[in-house]
Amino acid sequence: MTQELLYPSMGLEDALLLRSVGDRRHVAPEQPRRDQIGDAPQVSCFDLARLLERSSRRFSGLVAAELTRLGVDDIGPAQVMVLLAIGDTEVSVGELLDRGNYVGSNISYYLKQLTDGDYIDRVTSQRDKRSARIRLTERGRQLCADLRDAAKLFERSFCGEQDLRDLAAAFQALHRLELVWANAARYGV
Amino acid sequence: MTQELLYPSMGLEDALLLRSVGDRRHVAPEQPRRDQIGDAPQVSCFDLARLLERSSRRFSGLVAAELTRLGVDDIGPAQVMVLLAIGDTEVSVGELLDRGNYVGSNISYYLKQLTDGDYIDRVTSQRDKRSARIRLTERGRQLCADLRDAAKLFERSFCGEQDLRDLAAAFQALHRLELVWANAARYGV
DNA sequence: TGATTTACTTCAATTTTTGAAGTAAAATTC
DNA sequence: GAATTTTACTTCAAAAATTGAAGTAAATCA
Repeated sequence: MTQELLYPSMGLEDALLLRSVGDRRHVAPEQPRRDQIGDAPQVSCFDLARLLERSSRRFSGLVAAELTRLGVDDIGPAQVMVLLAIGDTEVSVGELLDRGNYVGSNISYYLKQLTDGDYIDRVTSQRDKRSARIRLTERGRQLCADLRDAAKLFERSFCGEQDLRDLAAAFQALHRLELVWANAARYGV
Repeated sequence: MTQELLYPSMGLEDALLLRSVGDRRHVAPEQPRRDQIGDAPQVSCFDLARLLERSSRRFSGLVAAELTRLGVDDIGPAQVMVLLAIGDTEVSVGELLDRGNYVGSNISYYLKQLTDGDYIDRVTSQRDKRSARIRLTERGRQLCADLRDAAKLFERSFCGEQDLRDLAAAFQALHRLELVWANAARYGV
């Protein structure tokens, strides 16, 4: 791993710090979490959870920046994620819920904002009048396209082939874990 | 969507997982996100980000459940994460910030709650009187220990050796990505 | 000595999340 | 076929979390 080669005496977090927070100078003197060289570092679920949150935050920051660059200021990263989750097909609110991120009242809240901003259309289904059918408006579609382009560009300029493979693998592993967590929550820990 | 016909109660993600986990009995005839056989599934950063958030949420839920089981009701998962981030040594607020998750005012907010609940002690450093030294109280230590035990137990009962290796790898890959994201945020996308 | 920087804290405004309650349509049961 | 239950959401209000601007006091620099 490159940063470990570059900064062999540092823990992961410190390497991160050094590169991402340029103006802070002090580095923690010890690194409790690392095993022998060449061994995979021992990673607790808490470490992992922390990383998940931090990564999410960073990503949100990136999306927010891209949004301002695109001149979008009526919705934020959270709403964008909903938008992208909808995709090119028509979905019901229930389907969005099943995709996993949201609680009912929460997605209602987001959908309202997206409707207000004219990013989505909601039509009550003919078959089942309880169910709302949701799809992107042209504006929503355009925004998604722009964001996907930006992501592609970004990916191309910053990630190598191996990175992408690693990420795909990470995705799978994380996904497994998420299911385990979900089941644990369901059927008692 | 085919997998919804097959697994009506599952979302996309779950169906995807099922395939990757090796239960190949019900493989969907069509797989939108997958390239050639033997190739890694294509995963966009948005998919990944969604997974990150969802996983975080799940994990928080689990921690919350564990907390209620332990009879702790004055702090939540977010505060617990700070507690665990502190660890067994004495740290300054700055060090906690550097560990990456938090913005200054935010951690102050959490630390206040942790102080109120008597989970941490704050002493102003003798050397540098601006700097607060923070460490766990006995109560805080105990809670961390309990949580770590629960996590260990959980890990043992639900994860195999391979899972753990996969997760360690995932951690590394994600960490790399996070660095990339952080740098992108810093030096313009 | 005065100016700047560091290391935080505080506060107020905003956003997000949660949970409880509500509504209306569909499905089920009696 | 009327009553009940379930489903598919929405709404609202309260709580929690986040942000950003300002403030304080100590350390460091010029």
